[in-house]
Amino acid sequence: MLDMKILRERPEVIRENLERRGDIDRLPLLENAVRWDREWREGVQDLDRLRHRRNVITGEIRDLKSAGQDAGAKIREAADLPAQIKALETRVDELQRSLRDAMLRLPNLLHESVPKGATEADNIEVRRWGRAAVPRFELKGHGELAEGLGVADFERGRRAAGAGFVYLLGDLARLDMALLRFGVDFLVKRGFTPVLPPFVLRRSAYEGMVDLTAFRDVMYKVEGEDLYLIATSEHPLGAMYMDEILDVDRLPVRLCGAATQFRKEIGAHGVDTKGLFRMHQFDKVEQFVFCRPEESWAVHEELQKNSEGFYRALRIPYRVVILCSGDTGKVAAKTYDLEAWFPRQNAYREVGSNSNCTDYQARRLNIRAGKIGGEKVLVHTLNNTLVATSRCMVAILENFQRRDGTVDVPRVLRPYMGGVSRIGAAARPKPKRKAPARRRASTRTRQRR
RNA sequence: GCGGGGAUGGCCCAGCCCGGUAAGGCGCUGGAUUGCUAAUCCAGUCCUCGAAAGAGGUCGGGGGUUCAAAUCCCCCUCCCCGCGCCA
Repeated sequence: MLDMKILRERPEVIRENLERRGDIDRLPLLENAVRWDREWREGVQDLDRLRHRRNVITGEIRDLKSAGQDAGAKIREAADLPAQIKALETRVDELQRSLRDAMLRLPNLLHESVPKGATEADNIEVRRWGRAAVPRFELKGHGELAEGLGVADFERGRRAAGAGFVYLLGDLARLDMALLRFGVDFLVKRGFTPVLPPFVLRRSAYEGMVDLTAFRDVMYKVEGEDLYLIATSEHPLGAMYMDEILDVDRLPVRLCGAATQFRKEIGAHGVDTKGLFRMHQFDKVEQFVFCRPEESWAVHEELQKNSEGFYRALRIPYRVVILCSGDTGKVAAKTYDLEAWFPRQNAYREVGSNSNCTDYQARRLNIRAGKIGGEKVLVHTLNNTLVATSRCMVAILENFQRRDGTVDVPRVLRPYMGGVSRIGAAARPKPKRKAPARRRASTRTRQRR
């Protein structure tokens, strides 16, 4: 939510921001908000005058009674005040609710460095890393490949839980866990505290993080309970310090959430839709930071470095784009996407998103920084995917696929997989005792050619 | 699931039976005093409206009774303890 002060003092800033985002549909919302705010303040003043009168008379009645005198006249004088107050209260409450609803729907102010643009196509690439190799042989689709290697079972996943769910088996199951564990260790080295959050949240906690409209569309609800499965660990991490005051000396708080995420809305476009790329359930390591306002832009770059460092460690080529004004999410002031190279799709595709939400989330969550009794200021919040395992595994299955249908495990992950260096090697017909060394070498040579 | 106890300002806690200005402590901030520190004393410490003076609100949430509700009545939520069930 935006600062009410901006609405009152500089509404043109909000209007320009909406125009920059190409969100002109919400301009009437802004006008209404300005009007409701003015009417609300007038109403509050009228209401306070009435309440003041009531309080004065009530005090007089109290004094008369305690002095043992007759208060009948005063009581009659006060008799019709409650109805008037009630009526005005109702009106003021309505105005306030309308105002808040409108405010919640106005997007965050974009940072000045966000390029103007309408759609995804206008996002600007800021850098690339690694060689986006074109395969020398026809890559198998990752789903087909994984099924063939016996490390994923989509059919049984569908049968048991529906489309969008899968059984990961053997080395792919281990790869998922290896990514999580490597990801967590990677961030712990950089000062993050690992957090295993609740995988469900109450509605009231959830409303601090997302809009009401999101519930129906993307979130799973536990039947008969006021609980929703988390769509990203950003949500429980953000809600963690709701209504709290964080010690300013202990900021920034760097949290590293490792959790399973559940999303109803997964769409169905692009190649290999039947696969791991879009799932109803996947695992993720998330960076989440609460910091002081003046340091959030530095932290934003820090989080970006972390994600890029992670993909470099895996040796997966990527590029970074800055989202244009029209493509930047409502709560973010600025967002970088990290797009990994997917050779089969012959494209860079989003695998992570890094947003500085400035004070927009914090205002709604009411998370402040300060000293108890001292001055308090809203914190800034930032979140950045370190790794969403499902998508990252697709990138691994595509980038490190060999001609023989096995897949190299990135070196840094091998210690987390009991030394397994290649997925599928064990599933293939056992080579003769003397053969393995030569066989591997020849495979490699062929691939290089 | 059953029984019991709770929710009051940043924290602790009184007030509730019996309606009439939410007391006190801790912490923190500022000031006074002071070789330093400590102690002591004074003021402040939540939200809203207001340029200010000031006013209003706030006792888990929502209704109700009343001139007046932390207090009485009704409904709901959450937390804690015990029992039950349980990895």
